[in-house]
Amino acid sequence: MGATKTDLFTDKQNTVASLAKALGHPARVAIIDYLLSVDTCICGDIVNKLPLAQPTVSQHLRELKNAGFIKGTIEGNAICYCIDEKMIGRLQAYFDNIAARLEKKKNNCC
Amino acid sequence: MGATKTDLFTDKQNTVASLAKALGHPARVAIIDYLLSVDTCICGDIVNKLPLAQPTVSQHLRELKNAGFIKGTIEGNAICYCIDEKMIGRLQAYFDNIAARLEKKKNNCC
DNA sequence: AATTATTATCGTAATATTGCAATCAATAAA
DNA sequence: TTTATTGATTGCAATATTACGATAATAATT
Repeated sequence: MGATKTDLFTDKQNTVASLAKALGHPARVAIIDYLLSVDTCICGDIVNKLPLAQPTVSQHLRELKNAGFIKGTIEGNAICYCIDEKMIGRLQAYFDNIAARLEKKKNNCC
Repeated sequence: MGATKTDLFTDKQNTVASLAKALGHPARVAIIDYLLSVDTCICGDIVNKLPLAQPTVSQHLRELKNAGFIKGTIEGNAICYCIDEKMIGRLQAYFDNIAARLEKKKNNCC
């Protein structure tokens, strides 16, 4: 085994899980951090900002892209990666919803 | 390799990553879902609600507990698991912050 | 005390992830 | 055209995760 049984869960559960999983590595959090901190989007120096080799960074970028967190467009012979708000918004909504429901429950246990 | 190089990243990045990672599996999202949907916290039937064997569920519960998402207290010879708002709040704050910063940037790239 | 119920732990197999060196593809600059 | 430069891909080794059967530990029940 080692394979997640995604077919046994709802689409929503799988979606949240895969979004969360994409952020489940400090390098990928660091990439998001960096993209947020940069104004001009002449990226590509992401590799220089991270303490990891280029292929490793490329792999993390791909995972973030697959999850929908970032999008990239060709800019000369470099590529410009930017954050895509959509997925951030989705996770924001997910946690807002949980927080609201917890508020309603008002800690009536544990 | 296969080991994440946590020492190369900031504490904050590692914290966010490990929280996100803990939610990076549909079974763990499903557990949170279930705990939210239940009023009385006589849990333990989590196993019955999930399509996974008991040891697997126990393992997922431990990961959620280690991450700080849930807390459990002994209740008779059963254990009552509940959501701990603290970590939810932390992730909520994390995404709120990102959303706010993205709003400020107003999509000036890609 | 023996049985039952509930949860944790151990051991193990299958699969996934992480990380990098080497290499490739595409574009830009010389 | 040749040569950098940038980023993706491939291949591989090390480690982590997922899942479960078997078993242990604890508490309640009989």
